Amino acid sequence: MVLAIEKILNDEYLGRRVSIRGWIYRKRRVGKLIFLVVRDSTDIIQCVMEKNKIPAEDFKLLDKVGVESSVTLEGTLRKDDRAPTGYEIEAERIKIIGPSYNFPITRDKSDDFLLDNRHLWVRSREMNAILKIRHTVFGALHEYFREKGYYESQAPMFVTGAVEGGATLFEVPYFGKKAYLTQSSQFYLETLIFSLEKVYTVAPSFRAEKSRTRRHLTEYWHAEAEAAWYHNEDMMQDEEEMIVYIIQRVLEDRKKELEFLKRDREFLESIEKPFKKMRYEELIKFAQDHGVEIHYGDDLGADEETAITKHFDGPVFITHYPRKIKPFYHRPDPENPKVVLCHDLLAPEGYGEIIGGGERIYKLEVLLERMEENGLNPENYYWYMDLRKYGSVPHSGFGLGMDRFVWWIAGLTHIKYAIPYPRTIRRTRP
RNA sequence: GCCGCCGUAGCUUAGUUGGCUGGAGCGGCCGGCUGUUAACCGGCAGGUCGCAGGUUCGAAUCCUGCCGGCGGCGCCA
Repeated sequence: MVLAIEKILNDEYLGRRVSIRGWIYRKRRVGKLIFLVVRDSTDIIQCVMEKNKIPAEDFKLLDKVGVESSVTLEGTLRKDDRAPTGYEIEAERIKIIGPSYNFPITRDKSDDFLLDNRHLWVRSREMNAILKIRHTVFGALHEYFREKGYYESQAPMFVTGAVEGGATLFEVPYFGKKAYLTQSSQFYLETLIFSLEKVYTVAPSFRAEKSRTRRHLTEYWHAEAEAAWYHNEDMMQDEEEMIVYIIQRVLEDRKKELEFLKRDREFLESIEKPFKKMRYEELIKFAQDHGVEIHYGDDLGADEETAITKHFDGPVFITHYPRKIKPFYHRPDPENPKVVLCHDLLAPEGYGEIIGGGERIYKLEVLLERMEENGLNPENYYWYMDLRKYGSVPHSGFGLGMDRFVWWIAGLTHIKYAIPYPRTIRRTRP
């Protein structure tokens, strides 16, 4: 029986005959010995081929092929401290399934080269670890929402208008007309709460902004939720519970991967709810006290966000932003209409914003007032306004940038490492 | 939209106050090695120094234009 490499890195199989299949990760020829490090999706193991213990032809063939050849291999398992994962297979039989010669990726590769060869670089142990963490993050998100009584649904990717005035849309030809790629599913989720009450979706969002930073993609994975009867605080409570749940899952299930990436696990372990909450004006004061030059009414720039969040010991909610710097759909605070009932969640360690959310306006006249303020034509939002005409309810929602979340949890330097095939302003391949 | 940086072998790069034949590591090919750890050792092949023009006795090096790429800001999740 073929076993996963992870399974045989274990005393249980010592001295026993085992079969594995995978790809040659490293190959070293030392005289009449060949050391192979074989990898599969689970781990790596060193295998030794002795020239006089396997068929001469096999040895010759193996000597010729390069790394990343796919192989099946059979042999006896033993312990050896000199082997990279502590165990080693003394091979008796080896079969080359798909040979590989001159694999393009060797040592000393630039970032850019690895991006051009992402289809091959995804095989690396680094990417393998990141992709597994990403898998766990996405899975845990679904677990959380479903457990919490949210229904999963889907919104269209082809749309005709912007959710937020400022964000730039990708225009696509649509049977002689123009359509756009969605940049948020929020408005559609808002329609669905009148049926399902609590809904969420995980979908790509597209932004045609010419952002060239370590935290931007033109196509990114957006987890969005919307809940009827929820006020701003209720939403924040679900969010912090969700964030903590997902981090716990990653800490439990992806210990090995976090370690491989040298992520500071203790820091992640220290993250607990409730998260610290700061009003926008407190944040400005906090920033000024830490030597960041920013004034009331300014939006947080990238530099400010990095500088501020480096002083955080966990994620922090920022609430009550001035209405001028937030999108029109946020509900103005009845106690101080100059600010809105919204919240951004800033990840610590310099990572910055990963969630944007808030309470939505549910009264038609307030919505009209805010649209006018922002120079928006209500006709373009007829269906969004209908929601405020027929049985409106207070409700809140948020959007989480999944790639940013993975970026932070895995402790990566650039968001492009958090997704298998990053789409940025200047890259659409592979 | 704005600011900055870089194009030298398949890859990573040294060489840029102009000066002899543009060096090296990895990868490739040939050979050696029974305990390697991105193995090591010896040998060989591999270059339109991004492209075009200019300055000069002489240009990878200086100037102009073009092309390609990268990083950051703004905007945003």
